[in-house]
Formats: sequence, C-alpha cells, structure tokens
Amino acid sequence: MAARVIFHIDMNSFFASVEQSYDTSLKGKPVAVAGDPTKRRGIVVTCSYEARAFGVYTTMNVREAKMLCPELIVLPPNFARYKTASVAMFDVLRTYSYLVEPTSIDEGYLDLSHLENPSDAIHVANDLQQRLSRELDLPSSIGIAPNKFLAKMASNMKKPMGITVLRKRDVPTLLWPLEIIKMHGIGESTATKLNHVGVFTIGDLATMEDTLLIETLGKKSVRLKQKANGEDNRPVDPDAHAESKSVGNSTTLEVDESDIQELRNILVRLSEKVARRLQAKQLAGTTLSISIRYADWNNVSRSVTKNVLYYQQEMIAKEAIRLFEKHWDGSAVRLLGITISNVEDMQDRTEQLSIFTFQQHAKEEPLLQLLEKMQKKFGEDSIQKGTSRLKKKED
DNA sequence: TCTGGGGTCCTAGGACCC
DNA sequence: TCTGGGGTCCTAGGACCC
Repeated sequence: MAARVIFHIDMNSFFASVEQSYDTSLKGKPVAVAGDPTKRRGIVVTCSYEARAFGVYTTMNVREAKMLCPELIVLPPNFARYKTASVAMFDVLRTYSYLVEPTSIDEGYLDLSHLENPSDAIHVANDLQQRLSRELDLPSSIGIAPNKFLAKMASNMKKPMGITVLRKRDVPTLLWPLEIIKMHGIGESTATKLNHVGVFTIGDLATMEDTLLIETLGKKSVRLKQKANGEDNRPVDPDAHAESKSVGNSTTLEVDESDIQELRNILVRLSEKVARRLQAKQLAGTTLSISIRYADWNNVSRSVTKNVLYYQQEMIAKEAIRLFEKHWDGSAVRLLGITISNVEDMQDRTEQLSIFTFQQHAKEEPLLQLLEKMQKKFGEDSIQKGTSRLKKKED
C-alpha cells in the first residue's frame, strides 16, 4: 500500500477563539470561557493564550484564575455559537477532501492521500490554515503524517498556528523523547502504572518487552506499543461519529445533598433536559443509566435495559427515580446524572409504527384490538413489547 | 489545584441459548 | 445426569478525551 497523507486539524483554544472572533474587542486580551463563578462548578473550560500566559488553565477554579489574572474576562459558554463555528470549519475542510472525520467539536482528520505529489502537503496545510484564519478568523494547528496517530501527535507539537510534519523516520528523534503522559491514549492512570515498571518516555514503551507490557496493562496495550512505534492503520472514516450513541445530562449540586425530595426534584429537572435533547435529535433509547457521585467522590452507575424506548420526560423521570431510590446509600450526593443509550432514530421508529398500524387496519383488525386490550391491562410497556415482538416475527 | 459536563471505548463476569 | 465451547446481551466500572 502506498504511503498515506493524513492531516490532523486542531483548533487552538477553540471556545475562547470563537468568542474573540465574534467580538474582536476581545482580541489580544486574557479571555476565559467558564461556568458560573458564584457556584462551585465555576471552572475554566477554555482560555485564550493571553490568559495562559498568566498561568490560567482548563479546570482551574474561576476565583483562582481571577487571582492570577485580575483583568481576566470571564464569559459563559455559548454552545450554539461554537457549534456554528464548528460546522463552518468542517465545511472548509471538506473543500480539500470528502474524507473528513470529525472527532470532536474542534478537531478532526483529513485524508489527502490522493495528492499526486506528497510534498505538496505542506502547501495544502498552509492554504487550509490561512483560510481558517482569513474566513473564520480562527487559529489552528495542523499535523501531517502517514497515519492518524502520528498526525494527532504532530498537531500537538506546535501551537498556536503550527504546521508539523511527522514522518515515520522521524519517530525515534521527535516522538520517542516525549514523556509517556504526552501520548494520545495514555492518561494519568496508565502513565503511573508504566512509571512503576520503569517506562517514562514513548520510546521506552516502543521498545518494551511484550510479556511485561501485557502483565502491566492487559491486551489492549499491544496497540499502544504499535502506536509508540509509529504504526497505525485505522482509516479516516467520515461516518465514524455520524450518529450519537447516547444522550445524557449531569449536574454537580450546589451543595452536597441528602434530602430525598430535593434529589428527586433534581432528577426530574435532568429528565426534562435529556428528553428535550433526545427530541431535538429525534432519538430514543432502550437503556437508561443514572450516575451518582457521592460527597467523597465515589462514583456509582446503575442502568436498566427494557424493551421500551425512552424519550418521554415522565417515563425517564420515573425510571431514574426508581433506580436512584433502589441504589442510593443514603449519604450526601455531589453529582447526579441521567443518560439514555442504545439509541435509535425516532424517524425510523415512527415510520415502522405507522406501517405496522396500517397493516393492522388493513387486514388484522382483531390483533389491533388485542394490543389495545393488552395496553389497558398491562400498561404502556406491554404494548411496546408486543409490537417489537410482532415486528421481529415479520422479519 | 480538590477537581465541570459532554461523551466514547474497553473489559470482565453472569445469564442465557444452541 | 453431567458435560464443552461459542455467541450475544446486559451490567458495572474504569480509563480516556475534549
């Protein structure tokens, strides 16, 4: 197989940059996008490079950030605005190749293997970066490499407004000296485990003995070692993240709470948010999960999967409260969350249902009456089970 | 420096079926 | 009555990422 040309595009301090692009008077100033500073959840989500110069960083408490940088401009997040900028950015990317794989709101991969002369890649990257800067007024960093992993590592090497080429032959000199924690896919937990067995750099991992590696991290570590050696054959897949797999909302409570009525109220509010977002995306799912974070930071999740589709607020609230009351240990709660997963498109669902209903009317009237009787007798759940089972039979 | 909120993927065990 | 092995689904938790 011929060598591929993969770009990784990473927008620099995206939320803060969008705010500076939207209100140009913010340019050159320390800006932070952050949660409500009067609440304990008031933390910095993103900050401009001007703010970073003062030592402000993501996850830092707003009060603390203000102490380091008194002139810091703190803005509430405006997700609709960032989404708009994101769509515009990916539209620009798609003018270079249809093989664009968004991996988050502000970054993605681009496959440019079709370039006749791979050395043109740098010119293309320059052109792309200039366009993002000129047309959207947004800074970016671009990594160019023969695969996704190396492109991702490369885009991280020069920020902001960097373009970095990382060839396979550069791996020992450019990648291997980096600390193991800098590697994409390795977090604090894995880094600590590796440190304990004398692995401190990406190079150490690349040359690590297989038996020790699997003993330390399990079988998934084989892929990590391959990446450390600059090997990664995952394709750029435009559809990889096309549809969402779950929709959830969670909230850190103002104070640690142990009043059951108050906790129920919060679950009701969360169910409203989740139902609204499912509706907006036209999604419904068969699995409902709740997450509880206790005051001591102990995290617990509980879920149920039923042969019903969760999308209605009342049904979500009822099930979430039932699950919560069944598993709550009675101690103070710091965070509550509700997530619906195993989701499917409601569009498909309504079409299937209407075809089904039509067929019943057309030729199986008695069956429909039976379903209605079932519904009266056993409640809403049973008729959904009934329809699913019947649908299966038709297949 | 005591840590938000949105996600995804992986693993491992148990239930159940063939 | 005791038994293998594969496949799939569900649940819970861990790890990671932006």
